[in-house]
Amino acid sequence: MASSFSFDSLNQAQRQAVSALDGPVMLLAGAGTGKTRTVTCRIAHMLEKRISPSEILAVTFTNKAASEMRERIAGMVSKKAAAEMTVCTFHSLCVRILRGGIDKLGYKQNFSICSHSDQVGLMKQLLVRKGGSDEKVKPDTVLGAISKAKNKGIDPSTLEDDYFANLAVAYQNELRAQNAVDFDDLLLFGEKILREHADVREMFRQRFTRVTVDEFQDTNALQMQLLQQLVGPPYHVCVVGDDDQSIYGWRGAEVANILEFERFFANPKIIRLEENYRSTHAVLHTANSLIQHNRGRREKILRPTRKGGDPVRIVAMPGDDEEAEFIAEEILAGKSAVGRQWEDFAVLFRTNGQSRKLELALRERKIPYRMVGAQSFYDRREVRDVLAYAQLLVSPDADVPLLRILNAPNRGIGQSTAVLATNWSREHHESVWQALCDPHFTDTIGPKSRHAIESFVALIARAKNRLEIARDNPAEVLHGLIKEIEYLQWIERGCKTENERQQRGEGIQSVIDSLRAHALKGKTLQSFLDHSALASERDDDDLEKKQGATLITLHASKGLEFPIVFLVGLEEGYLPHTRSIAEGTKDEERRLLYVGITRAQDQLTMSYCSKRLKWGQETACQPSSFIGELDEEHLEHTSYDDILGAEPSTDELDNFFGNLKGMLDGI
DNA sequence: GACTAACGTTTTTTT
DNA sequence: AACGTTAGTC
Repeated sequence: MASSFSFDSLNQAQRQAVSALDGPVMLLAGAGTGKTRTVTCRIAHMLEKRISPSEILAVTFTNKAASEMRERIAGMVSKKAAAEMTVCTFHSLCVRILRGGIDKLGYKQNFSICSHSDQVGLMKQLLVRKGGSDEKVKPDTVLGAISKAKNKGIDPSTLEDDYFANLAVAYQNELRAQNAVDFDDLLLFGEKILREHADVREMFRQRFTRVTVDEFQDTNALQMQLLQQLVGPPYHVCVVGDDDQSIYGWRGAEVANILEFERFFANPKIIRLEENYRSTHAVLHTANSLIQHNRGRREKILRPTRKGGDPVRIVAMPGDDEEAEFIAEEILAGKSAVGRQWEDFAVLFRTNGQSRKLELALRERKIPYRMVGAQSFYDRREVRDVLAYAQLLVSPDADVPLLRILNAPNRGIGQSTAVLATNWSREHHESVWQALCDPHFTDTIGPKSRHAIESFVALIARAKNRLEIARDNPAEVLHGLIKEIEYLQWIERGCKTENERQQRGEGIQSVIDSLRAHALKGKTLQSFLDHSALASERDDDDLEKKQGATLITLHASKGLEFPIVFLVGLEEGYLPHTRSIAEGTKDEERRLLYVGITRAQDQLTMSYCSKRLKWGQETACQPSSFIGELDEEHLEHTSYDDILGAEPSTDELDNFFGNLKGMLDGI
């Protein structure tokens, strides 16, 4: 048992957390208080207490968090023990539950998982079919309402709006008919199976006797219910989170899970980590003064271990152009004067649209930068298409992927034919694939389309056969199929730039490559598809390997830290955002700013503009009301002119002398 | 069934 | 301003 941690390296609260292994524990871990280290040590401690690693489960919200935790644990315990533990997301845990027991809910074991774009595609169809009511209902609106209901534990068929309820029923029926589930169903059905089937529940409870939940402030009501099913007496459960960093309320996260934890698990040990190792005294003081304006929190005060520090600057800017220039210049100056790396700098903003000018300013000065977040790999068209083909090889009866690539690349099976096939399949209670294979159906179609359908069916059937023969080499079969249909050429035709063309090509190659890697580990194509459906980012390459200053949204910055942070756009309407004011969630905006402030290790500069370009229009801006909530003790108010205005541009000089001349002339 | 032109939209983001 | 969506045309 070679676990390597010592109690001496922990502070008192951390030690307490690591020691408290039994019964419910809630670990309130403020920003920068060594949360991950504490959780990792706690798990290592379990091993020392001879708890079998296979009984240990750690659940996170994102894949990224899961792999990070896996890595941290692997660095502390034996390789064997690390491999025997389960560290995964809520969703992938539920896939495990469902792959074993979804037949209890009337689905087949080889169910497929709908991605967001699959859902949108399906809902679009339903909207067309159901027509009527409002003309301009967007698929996302309906799907959002359904998702919200599911995650609150409400049956979507009872939605208040009749039209929505109707669509929800049709949507669920359609999914069931296609033997498919969406992301929310994973949790919903997982919870249901555990709740209704004591044998399955007991199996999981005996398998996992020690459960840890990370980023607990991001969990929603449904995940809480799932946790309650998963954890039985004597309730060895540990949740870790910080209500002050709850910034995902808009997508269903329930701070109540933290605020009312006692309601779900009685008499928990509540341990607060408040000693901050990240930021200077000045930064923490400012952060604390802000968050104290929120009501109904689990009171926490971050205590600095680092003394002093530069004051936090609040800089008034004339406009967003100057703001971007100012930051670029500061980064340039900071790098050469203090000997910082580009990676030491980060610029945080509320909305993605705010990054444009910053990017321009950095590029002008040849400052390397990385944008994190942007577009998700698995939502890219070519990736989804190739995965759809892969899924057809496993189960051609899955309508969603079939319809997705039915005419991609164009093979003469257009929308009208697709609708006919879908209608036929519904009337005859069979899949679209079965309809396409059915001569009774194809006979009703014109000769041109019929021929197209026949060659498509033959194409997929051939590929399926090849997979039967080369079961352990799915990557080559898929690769062959993609090549055969000249998919790459087709997608390249639609590309506008060389860059885009290259990216698309890489996307396709990347799917094939990861499938190959997956198969080499002896895993099936089905498990590859599960993994892909639940993953959003590339696991391997973009692991922050890119160099440069960081441009990032406040949301995406949670969990990260940077020596020097610029927080831009502290303007009423942006931060807090107009919409959040309308929705009455200003508290969450305050937490968002709090998250931003606590990212800074050494220096923090916040700025606001008097005017900003918004949707191509120049608009006037007011400073954020949050600025007034910050304690003045460690603040320094300056303006663009104070710092850079010392050397005014020639334009401004001309203007100045022009005005002066005018004044003199007037005398 | 493919292409173009007008149109409307634009917070945050994960599974 | 810029992007995606949709409606209308060939």
